[in-house]
Amino acid sequence: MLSERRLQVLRAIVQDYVGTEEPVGSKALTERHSLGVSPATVRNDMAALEDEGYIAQPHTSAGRIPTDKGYRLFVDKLAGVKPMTAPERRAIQNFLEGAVDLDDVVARTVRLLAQLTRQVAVVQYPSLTRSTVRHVELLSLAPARVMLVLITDTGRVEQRMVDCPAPFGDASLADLRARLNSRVANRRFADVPSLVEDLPEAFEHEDRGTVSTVLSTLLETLVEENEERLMIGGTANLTRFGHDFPLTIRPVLEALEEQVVLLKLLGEAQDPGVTVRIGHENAHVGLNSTSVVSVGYGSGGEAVAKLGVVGPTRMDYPGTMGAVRAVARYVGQILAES
Amino acid sequence: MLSERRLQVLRAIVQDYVGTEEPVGSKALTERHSLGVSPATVRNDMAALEDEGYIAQPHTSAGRIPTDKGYRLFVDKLAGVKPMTAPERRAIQNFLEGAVDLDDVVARTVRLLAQLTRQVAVVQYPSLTRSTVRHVELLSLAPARVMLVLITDTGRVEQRMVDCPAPFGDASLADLRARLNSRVANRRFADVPSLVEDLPEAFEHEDRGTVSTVLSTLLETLVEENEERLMIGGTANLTRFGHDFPLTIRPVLEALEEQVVLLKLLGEAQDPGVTVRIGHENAHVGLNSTSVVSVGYGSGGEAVAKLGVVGPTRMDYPGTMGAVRAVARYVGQILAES
DNA sequence: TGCTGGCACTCGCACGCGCAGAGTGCCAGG
DNA sequence: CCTGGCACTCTGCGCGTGCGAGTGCCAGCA
Repeated sequence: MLSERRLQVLRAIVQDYVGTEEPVGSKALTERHSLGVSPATVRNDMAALEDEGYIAQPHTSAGRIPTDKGYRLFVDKLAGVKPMTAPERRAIQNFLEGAVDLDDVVARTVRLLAQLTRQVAVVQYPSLTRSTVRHVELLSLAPARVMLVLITDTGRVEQRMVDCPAPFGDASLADLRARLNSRVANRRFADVPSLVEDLPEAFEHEDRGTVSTVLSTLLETLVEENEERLMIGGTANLTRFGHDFPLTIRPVLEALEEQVVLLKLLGEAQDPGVTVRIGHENAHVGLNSTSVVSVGYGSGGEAVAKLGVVGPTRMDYPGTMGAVRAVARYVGQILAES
Repeated sequence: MLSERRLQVLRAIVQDYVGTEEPVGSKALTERHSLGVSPATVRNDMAALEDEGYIAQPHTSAGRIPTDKGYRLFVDKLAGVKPMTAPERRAIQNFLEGAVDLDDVVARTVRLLAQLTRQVAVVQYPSLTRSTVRHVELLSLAPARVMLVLITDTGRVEQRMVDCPAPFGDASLADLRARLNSRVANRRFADVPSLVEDLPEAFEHEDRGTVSTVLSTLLETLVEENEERLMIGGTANLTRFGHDFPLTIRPVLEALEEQVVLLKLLGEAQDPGVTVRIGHENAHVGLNSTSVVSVGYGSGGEAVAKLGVVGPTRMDYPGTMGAVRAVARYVGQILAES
C-alpha cells in the first residue's frame, strides 16, 4: 500500500502533467506543490511509484509521466468530479433549450460537449430498444406498398417501406392501424412482439400475409440495433492531441468513423455514474492512447442512451467528468419535457 | 496564349506532383514523360509558365509546383473526367443497393465516396425545398398537442411538435389531415403555401386558431433551410494531407463541422456537371488549401441535393471527378427506385 | 527508520557547421 | 528555336558539441 504522501505525489504529477504536457521532475514538483519535503524525498517516492507501475519516464533522465494505471488510481481515489459552476450550468441549460426537435437536441449536445471539454464529443441517439412506442402510422403509397412510421416517446421517428404480398385496401389498413396502436401505444419495445403475435388472426385470410409482413417489418425496426445512430463533433480538437501527430490522430479518426466501435465503447459503460476508460482499457487498439468518459442519460429515471467524450489519456479528468455529467443531466431534462 | 508544348509541360507537372507530392524539376520531367525536348527547353517553358502564374517554386532552386491557377487550367483544358471501370461501377451499384432506408443510403454513399477517392466525403440529404410532399400525418398526443409528420418523395421524414392554442378533437384532426393531404400530396414544396392558404376557413371558428398553428408549423418545416442536413465521412483521410499537419488539418476539420459552411460550399456548385473549386476559389479561408469536387444528384432529371469530396488541391482531379460523378448517378438511381 | 543535501552521471535536444544533391538561369552554339 | 554546358543557389541531412534538466546514490542527521 502506498503511503499518503506518495499518493499526493502521484496526484501532483498527474495534475502538472495534464497542465504542462511535459514530463514532470522532482524539483518542479516541490516548487509547484507544497508537499513539505525536499526533491530528494520526492525522488525516492517517484522511484517507488515507478516500481509499482503508476508512472514511467519516457527516457532515462527525463521527468515522469503517469501510466494508464496511474491515471486509473488518480480517477478512482485521488480526484473527485468537479461540478460545473452555476453560470456554466445556466449556459448549458439555455443552449439546450433552444432545440427545435430531436435531431437538434442531439446536435446541440454534441457541440456543447465538444466546447466544454475541448475534446471529441459522442452522443448516441436515444435508443429504440429501451423506449416506448408513442405511435405507429401506416400510409398507403401504392396498392401493395405501405410506409410504416414509428414514433417513440423520445421523439424519434423511424420509417420503413413495406412491399405487401397482396394489395391491401384502405379500410384494412385503417383497421390494422387502429388495432396496432391500441395494443402497442405506450408499451415498451421489448413487450411489443408478444402483444402483436396473434394480430394476423383478426384479419381476413387474404390480408393475413400483408399483416404479417407489416408486423415483421415493425419488429425488425424495433430490434435493429445497428440503427442506433450517433453523432460526433469537435474532431478539430484532436489537433491539440500531441506533437507526434499523424500517428496518434489517424487511428482515432478511423475509430470514430466506425459507428460500431463507438457504440460498443459507449455500451460498455454500465455504471449508473460516469464511466472512465483509460488508454489500454479500451478494447479498440486505435483508442489505446485515448480515454473515454461516458455516462448514460435519459428522460426519466432510466437511461435511454449514452453520451461521452474521447480525449487524450492526458486529460483533465475531474473537469471532463463534471461536464459530461452535467450535460447528460440537462439533456435528460430536455427530453423529459418534450 | 501558351503553346501546345507548354500546356503539355504543365500537364506533366501536375500529374507528377500529384503522384509524388514533391516539387518536380526539369530533368525528372523529361525522364518520365516523352516530351521530345531537352531539360533546358523545359526550363524555358517552366519559366514562362511561372511568369504566367501557373506554377511556382516553393523556394529558389527547387522544383515547381502547380498554383491554384495551374490546377484550374489543368482541370478546364488539359484533363477530362476519368470514367470508372465496369467492375468499379458494379461495385458501387451493389454497395448502394444494400441500403434499407434513406439514412442508410446517405451513410453508404458517404463511405463509398470516401473509399473511392480516399478523401473526405460530404453528402447532403435530399433537399426538402426541391422535393414533393408524399404525405402529411397528424397525430394527437394530448388534447392540445399534435405531432406533425411530413414525408417526402425522397423518403425523408420530418417531425414537429405543435402546441395548439385550444384543444382539438380527433374528428377535426382527421378532417384536417384528409383535407391537407388531398391538397398537398404530390405537390412541390414551393406550391404548398398557396394551396393551404384558405384552409382555416373551412373549419369551425373555434378550431381555426389551431389549424393556423399547424399550417404555419408545416410551412416553417418546408422552408427551414438550416435543416438541410448532411453527412460527412472519411476524415481519417485528412492524415494523408501533408507533412505540415496541424496547421493544414485543423481549419479543415473546423470547416467540416460548420454545416453552414459546407452547405454553402455545395450550394455554390450550380453547373449541371461536376463542379471543381480549387484552393482560394473557396470562400471559406479554412478551405483555401483544399479543393472541393461536387455535383448535384437527384431521383429524376432534377437535382435534389449535392454531394462531393474535399481534398488537398494536389489531388487526382480526373479520377476524383469520375468517382463523384459515378456515385451521384447511382445514388440518383437508387432514390428513384425507392 | 526516514528525510535531506550534495554530487556525479546520463541523456535528450538545440545549435552550428559543412557537404552533397537537385535544380535553376543564362549563355553561346547549332 | 532548341540544346549542352556551366556557375550559382538553396535545402536537407549528418555530425559533433555543449547545455541543462533530471536522476540515483550516498553519507549525515533527527
